[in-house]
Amino acid sequence: MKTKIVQNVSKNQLRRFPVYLSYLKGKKSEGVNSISAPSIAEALGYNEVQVRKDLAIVSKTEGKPKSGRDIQALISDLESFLSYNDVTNAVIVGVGHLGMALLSYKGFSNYGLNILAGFDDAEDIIGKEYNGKTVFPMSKLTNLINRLQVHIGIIAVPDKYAQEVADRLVESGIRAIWNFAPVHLNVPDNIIVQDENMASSLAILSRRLKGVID
Amino acid sequence: MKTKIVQNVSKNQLRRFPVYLSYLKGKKSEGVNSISAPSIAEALGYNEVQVRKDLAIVSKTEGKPKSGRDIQALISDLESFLSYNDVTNAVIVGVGHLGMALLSYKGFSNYGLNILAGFDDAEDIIGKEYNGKTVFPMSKLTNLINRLQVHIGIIAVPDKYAQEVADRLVESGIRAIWNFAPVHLNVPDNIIVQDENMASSLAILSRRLKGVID
DNA sequence: TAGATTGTTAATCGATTAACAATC
DNA sequence: TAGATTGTTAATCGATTAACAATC
Repeated sequence: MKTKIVQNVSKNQLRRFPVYLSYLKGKKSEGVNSISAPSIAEALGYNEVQVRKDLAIVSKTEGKPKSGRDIQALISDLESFLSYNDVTNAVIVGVGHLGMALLSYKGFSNYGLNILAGFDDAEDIIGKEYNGKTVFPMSKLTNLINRLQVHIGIIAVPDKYAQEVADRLVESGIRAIWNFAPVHLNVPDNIIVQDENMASSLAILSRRLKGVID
Repeated sequence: MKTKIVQNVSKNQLRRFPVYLSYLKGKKSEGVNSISAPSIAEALGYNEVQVRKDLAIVSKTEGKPKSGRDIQALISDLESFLSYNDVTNAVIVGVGHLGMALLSYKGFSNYGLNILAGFDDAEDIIGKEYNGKTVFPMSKLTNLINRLQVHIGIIAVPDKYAQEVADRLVESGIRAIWNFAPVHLNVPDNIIVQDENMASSLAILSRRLKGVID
């Protein structure tokens, strides 16, 4: 009897899945139909056992010794595992250069993220549209979040406003925050915060550049 | 005899350092002068032993039982550990919304990153300035990288051009690439690639939102 | 003094890697 | 068949957490 109902997936694995997906899509567009774990591992710099275990988590299809696994099946399985077909609604607060970039980016729809609108209080951008998405004044935030069942709030305001925006989002009933401001946000325990901290990323890059790690 | 000369620092630790730094700066600006590991742990959601070990790596100053550690000393030590005072030069390739956002962001100078210029082949933005940084045509890339000893190339072009831009950067003598395109780049072993993959980040956020992890 | 906090050593936990039998 | 590849179990490695004596 198999008791393993809910698969345990680590954050590191979750991070790798979109990388596999993008790599496999690239291969597929080159006309390749099947691929082996060792070759994926080689290309992406992962360990081959790691690749096998990762793929086993998302896909029930089996590979064949010698030839490998079917690329299309893997792509479909990765997409469904990552729920790229279920759409989650989001709003962006802060439509400066970064907010604009996020509003304008068309790729999110491939990842199941539907950004509905932007919010900002700067007179000169209220009412503008980017990628078909309108910028509203902050006063409309709560209403829109409630009315359209928005679950994710994206924070793209300057550091000093990040906390108050977070508070506003929480009050408005958001469930998760994707935070692009490099500051720690204080929120209730039931609210999820995902930090996109470029300072952290840069710290790793700098260190690697000095040859201390990797 | 102490033999531990080079401190081993993991990527996770490196990711946490800027978070401590920003938190401590915030506390300092509130007028707080010393702080305990448990209180930092509580605020940031880390384990307190982890905090102590992390801080021990960057700082030789000692804390005092009961009162804790000196905030200013920790801030200085974190900054010097992260080399926020040594400046590394970088260029950005691709001045769309995202490239513009990165060019315009003034925070990087606090992290020891000096973005010198942007490169793009779109006629309408060549010659423009953002945050005092000029956008040059791609034809000037190699020359500028060599002349100004640029070590980091930031890729902010659409996915399909990312690989060719990476190749150009490598040919031009860059040593590290900060890659904002959600595609895997193929580069020689001696070139460092740091992926800033929003798809990966989003995958984690979505899963947490579904309540499966964390 | 008592208690909060320190720094460190030991135990636990989890993730990565190695080893191996099975198979196309 | 031989060899590449499979999936899985066992071993290793590293990071996190718990336990503890020292001290302001």
